[in-house]
Amino acid sequence: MSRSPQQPPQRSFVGKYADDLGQLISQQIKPVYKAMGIQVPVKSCSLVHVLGYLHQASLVDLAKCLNQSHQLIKQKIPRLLELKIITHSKDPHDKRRTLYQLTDLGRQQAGILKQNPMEQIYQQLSEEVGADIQSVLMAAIEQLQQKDLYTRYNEHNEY
Amino acid sequence: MSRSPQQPPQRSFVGKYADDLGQLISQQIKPVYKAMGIQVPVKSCSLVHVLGYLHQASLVDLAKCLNQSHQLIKQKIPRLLELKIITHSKDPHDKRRTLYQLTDLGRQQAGILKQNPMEQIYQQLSEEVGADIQSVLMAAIEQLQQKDLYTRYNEHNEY
DNA sequence: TATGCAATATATTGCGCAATAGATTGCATA
DNA sequence: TATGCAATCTATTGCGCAATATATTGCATA
Repeated sequence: MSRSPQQPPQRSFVGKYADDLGQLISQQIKPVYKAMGIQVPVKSCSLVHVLGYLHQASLVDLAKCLNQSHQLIKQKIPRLLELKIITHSKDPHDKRRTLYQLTDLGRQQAGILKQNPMEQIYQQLSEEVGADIQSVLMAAIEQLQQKDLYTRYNEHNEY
Repeated sequence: MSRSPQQPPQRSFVGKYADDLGQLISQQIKPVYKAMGIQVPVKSCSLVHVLGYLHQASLVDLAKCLNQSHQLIKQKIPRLLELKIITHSKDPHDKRRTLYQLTDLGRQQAGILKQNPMEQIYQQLSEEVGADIQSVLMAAIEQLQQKDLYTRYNEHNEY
């Protein structure tokens, strides 16, 4: 049946490739983290990492640091409580806020992450692709936050 | 409360930034696609695009072209059938296979995508970040498929 | 003090993807 | 023909995230 010779990649699917890379990494990184002794769920590692610096933080604090919605942070909390990586306590000065801290286990885990264990690996990968991957990604995010795709689209079409 | 001054980004979270970029784009692109007259769900556009070249394809054909699992492709099918963008028919020569084709609407939609409507926008964005974003992403994916993170990790630690 | 808005947190629903298991058909070959 | 394996498709469950709605507390100010 018309099996195709993998047609040429089109320049319209940057989003797809970004997703593909993110998912590829989150899969491949699981055994690596396991070998490193990291028990934190992969997608919660950045949360644990920032808590290592903040010591105490509310959902909104964490959301701002991680550039994510506070609702999303909230969804990760129950599992981290179960795993005894974080604890929570009420803010005595603001009854709306709940403060989260790392447990001893959490601090140990954050300590591993703080050593930047993937540094060399990503650096080598960056050399292979000819650009600093993380810098490119961060720059792209920043540029799109400053001027979104719809604005760019309109600018290209208003002449 | 210990509100932090946005601590320095660490080099260990390439996966997170790839995810962030992918999600940012898939959000920002919705109004753009709408303005272009694209009715296909954002995450199914690449599927419709390749069907425009294949004309007829099974789940496995599509999965290979898109570098995704056939199960995932399958999950997108019902919605595309509802929207009357694709149709399906049994392969007369192989009763295991179901063949999918574009409808008239689907071909019209694929026609829009074929014009590479985001080309200029992504090119400008690439200039702003100082590297061809799509090339970097594709190269990173390819390198990781050839040698995964766990292998790289072990190579860094066996000396 | 009472009113209204802001900040924070919680709950629910839906989408996209991964992972696994299971069913059917095709095909080679004993 | 009968057996077993491969290819294809289907179904189910769980995770992560978005989007929206709702509730509670804090705070400014009329």
